[in-house]
Amino acid sequence: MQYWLIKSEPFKYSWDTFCKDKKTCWDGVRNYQARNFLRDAMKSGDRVFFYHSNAEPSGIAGIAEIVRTGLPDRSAWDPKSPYFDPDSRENDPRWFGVEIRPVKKFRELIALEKLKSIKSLDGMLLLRKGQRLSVQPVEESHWKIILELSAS
DNA sequence: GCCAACGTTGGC
DNA sequence: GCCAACGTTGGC
Repeated sequence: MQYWLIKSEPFKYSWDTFCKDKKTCWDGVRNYQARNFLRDAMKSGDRVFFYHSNAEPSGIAGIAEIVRTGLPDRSAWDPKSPYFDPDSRENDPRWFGVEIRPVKKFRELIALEKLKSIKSLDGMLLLRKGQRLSVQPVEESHWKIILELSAS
């Protein structure tokens, strides 16, 4: 089992909306490194931190689970979608998504500022300067530390 | 709203 | 294949 973190701007798609939806297809990602994670590396059953970016405050809102993987990103084929990509073909999709469902809401959001203050999280991808990937792996040790934080 | 840090594009 | 220009992300 692998651990991940995905970023969402809450005014576009928030954790609470996600919980109401019960599940969602995580798509609209237009970065090749992130695409490769979505297409190749994520497995059903993997756990995911749901992170609010560009928010007040930014931070991790809860935990999701990957239900289905390797789904072609249909928004790339929709000319009206902001994620439309004319180079993605129906018989050769360029972009992919995964289906996720909410597993656990944190009692309170774990703010980015809080994460930064934890010495043992030094080196976590999320906290690296200039790091912008919207889909990223999380080391198991970091995952466990953050889980403990969420329970305290 | 600013801007640093990237990623992508396109001329050459 | 280089790299300048441009666009985007996302913290602040």
